[in-house]
Amino acid sequence: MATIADVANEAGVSISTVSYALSGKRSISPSTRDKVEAAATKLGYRPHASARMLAANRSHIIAVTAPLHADTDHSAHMQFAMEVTQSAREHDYDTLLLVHNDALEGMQRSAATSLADGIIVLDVDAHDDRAALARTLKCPIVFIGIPEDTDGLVCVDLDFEAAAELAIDRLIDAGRTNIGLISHHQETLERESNFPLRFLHGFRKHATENGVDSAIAYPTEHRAHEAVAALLAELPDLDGLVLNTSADVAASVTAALAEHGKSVPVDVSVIAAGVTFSTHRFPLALDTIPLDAHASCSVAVDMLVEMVEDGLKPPATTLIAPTYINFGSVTSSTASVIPQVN
Amino acid sequence: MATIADVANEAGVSISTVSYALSGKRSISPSTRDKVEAAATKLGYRPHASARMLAANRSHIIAVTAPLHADTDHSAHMQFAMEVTQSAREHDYDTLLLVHNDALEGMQRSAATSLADGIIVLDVDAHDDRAALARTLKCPIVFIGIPEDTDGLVCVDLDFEAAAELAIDRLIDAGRTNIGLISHHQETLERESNFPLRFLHGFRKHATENGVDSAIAYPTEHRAHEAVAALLAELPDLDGLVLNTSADVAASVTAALAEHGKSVPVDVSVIAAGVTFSTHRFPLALDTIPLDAHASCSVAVDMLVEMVEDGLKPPATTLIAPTYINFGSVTSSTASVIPQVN
DNA sequence: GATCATTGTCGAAGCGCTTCGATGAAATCG
DNA sequence: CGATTTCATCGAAGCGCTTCGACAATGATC
Repeated sequence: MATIADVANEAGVSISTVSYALSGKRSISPSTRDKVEAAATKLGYRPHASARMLAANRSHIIAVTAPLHADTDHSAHMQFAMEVTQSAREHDYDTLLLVHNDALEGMQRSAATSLADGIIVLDVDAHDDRAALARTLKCPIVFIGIPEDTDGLVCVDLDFEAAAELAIDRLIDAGRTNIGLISHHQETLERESNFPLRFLHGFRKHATENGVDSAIAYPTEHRAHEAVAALLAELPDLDGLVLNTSADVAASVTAALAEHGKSVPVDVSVIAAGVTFSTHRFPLALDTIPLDAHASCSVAVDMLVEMVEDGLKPPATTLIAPTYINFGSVTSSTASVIPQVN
Repeated sequence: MATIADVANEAGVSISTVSYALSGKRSISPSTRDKVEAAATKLGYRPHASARMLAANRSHIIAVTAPLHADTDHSAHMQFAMEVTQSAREHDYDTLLLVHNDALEGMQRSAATSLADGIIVLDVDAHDDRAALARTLKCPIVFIGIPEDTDGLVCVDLDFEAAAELAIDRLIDAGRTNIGLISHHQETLERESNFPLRFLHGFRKHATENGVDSAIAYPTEHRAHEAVAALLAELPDLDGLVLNTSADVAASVTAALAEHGKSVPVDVSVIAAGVTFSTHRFPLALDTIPLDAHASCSVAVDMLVEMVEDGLKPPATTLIAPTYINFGSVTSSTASVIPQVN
C-alpha cells in the first residue's frame, strides 16, 4: 500500500504538491503534474479511504434505507437500490445498505458518526417513522416517495396523480367511458404505502371531473380474476381498464377478461400505470406509464449530492412527469368515427 | 458533534482513558468507567467513523458484489444481499453495495483504498471474473457460490449435489422410480451459473447409482407446461418430480401435470430443491429442500469476519448440508405395502 | 520493610490525507 | 527598474481516534 508520502518521494516533490496535483485544487505546473502522475501510476497509489474521509470531512458514502415488508415487491425494491447505487457511483459515491429493523438505528448511526454524507430513503409509507427521524438529523436526506407530512423534507417521486390522469385521458381519447381500476392489495394500502393512495386519488378525481363511469377493485389473490369479476359486476359495460397493481395481477388480466368474453384491446383497452415491471413479456404487452426507477433515483441522487457538496436545500417535493409507452393495448372504440390523426 | 476530547473534559479524565473505558480494551476502574459513560451519554457522543477507521486501520465495512444479469432472480438476489447485511450488522459491520459493471472495479477499489475490510461475492458463475481478481487481492474475500476453479478461494454454498441426492432418496423411499427433473432455463445454464450444474450432476449421478429411470427438462417459458410435456414424452410413467427451477415454473407445475391427468402427490410426488422461494403460497404447497439465504449468508459472514479480525484462512470450500421441509407433496405410491413408520 | 507484580491512568505518537498560509521565483506594470 | 501581482511549491497544522509505553499507586510476597 503506497501512501501519498511514497508518491511524493518517488516524484521528488512534497506531499501537498502530490495532493494538489492529483486533486487539481490548486494550479500545478504540467511538468510536476506529469511527474506525480507517473509516480502514482508506478506505485499503484490509491488514496486511503478513511484518511481521505477524515481529512476532508467527507465520506463519499450515501446510506440507503430499504426496509423489507412482508408485501414488498422484491424486484422493484432491488431495482431502486441498484439504481441509487449506480447513480451514486456516477458522482463517485458508494452506497451503504441499511435494512429492515436497522433502518432507523442505521440512519441515526450513519449520520451521527459521519459514516455517510447523505441518506436516501426508499419505500416510503404515508406515516413513516423515518420522516420524523429525518427532521432531527442535520444530515442531507432525500426521500424517494412521499410521506403524508412532507414538512422540512426533500422528496422525489413519480407524479402518480398525473399518471392516473394521463391513463384516463388516453382511454377517454380512445372513446372509453366505463373505466375500471385495479389497485394494489389491501395489505399494501393498509400499510399506507403512499403511492397507491395518490394514484387512487388522482383516478377518482379525474374520473369524476371528466364524467366517466368508474369502478375500483382490489385484488385478493396473486391474479386478476377476482378483481376483474368485481369490476364487471359494478360496471358491466367496462371498456377501459387501468392497472396500478402488482406484476402477477397485471400479467393475468388478459386471461381474466377473456373468461368474461372480453378481448383486449377491442372490448377493453388496458393501461398499466405507475408500475415498475415491464409488460413486454406478458401474453399481451400493455401500454405502460412506468414508475421508472432510474428516473427517480438519478434525480434523487443528483439532489442529494448537490445538498452534500454545495449545501443547497432543493425544493421540498419534486414530482416527475409521467411518460407513456405504447404497446397497442389501447385502441379507439369508434375507430370509424374518430379517425386516428398522427 | 461531541468528540472524544469533549467527553474526556466532561468526565475529567484523559482522552485515552475515555477510549479504553468505552472499548474495554484495558481495565478501567468502575468509578471512572461510570463517569465516562455518563459523560458520553450526556453529550450524545458517537465516535467519528472515519477517525476510528483511520486510527484502528479497520473500516468495519464489508463490500458486497451483486451483479445483475438479465436472468437474475431479483427476489433471490435481494434476499442474499439483505441477509448478508443483517449478518454483518450482528458483527457490527456495515455493507457497501457494489453492482453490475462496477463489480470488478468496485472490488478493486474498496480493497485498494481500504474502504472495505472484506468482500462477499454473490451470484457466482462457473467462470467468474471475480474469482481471478480475488486471487490478486490481499483483502479477505468469501464467495457465496462456487466457481469451477476454487483454488485459493474461500467459498460457501448449499451442497447442491447432496440436495439432489436427498430429493431422489425421498422419492425412492416413497416408492417412486420414474423421476423427472425440471432444471433452469438454458439461458441461466449457459451463463454457467454454477449451482444448477452441480444440482444436475448430483441428480444424474445419484439416479444412475440407484437405478431409477430419469429424465431432465429445461423450461422454455415462464411456466412448467412445456417442460412437463417434454418429461412425460421421455418418461411416460413419471411418478416423481424434482424441481430445481424458478418460482414461476414451479408454481405452475401442479396445473401442468393436471393437464395430463396427473395429480400431485398421488400420481406424481413433487419436491422443490435448491430453491430460494417458499412454496407455501402455491396452489399446492410442495416439499422443499431450501436454498436458505440466511444459512449461507450467516456462515459466509461469520467466516469473513473471522478472517478479517483473526487473520485466519478457513477451509477452502464449505458446503451446507441440505434440510427437508415437508408439506405433504410426497406420498408413498404403495402406501398399503410400505406403511409409514414415524 | 524492601521487592516485585498488578492495576488504573495519562501523554504522545501516529494513522494518511487535506488545506491553509508562507515563500521564493517569475511575470507584469507604470 | 522597483513595486506589485501571479504562479508553483512547500511546510505544518490539523481531522478524531487508537494504542503503546511510562508511571504512580496499590497490593502481594518473603
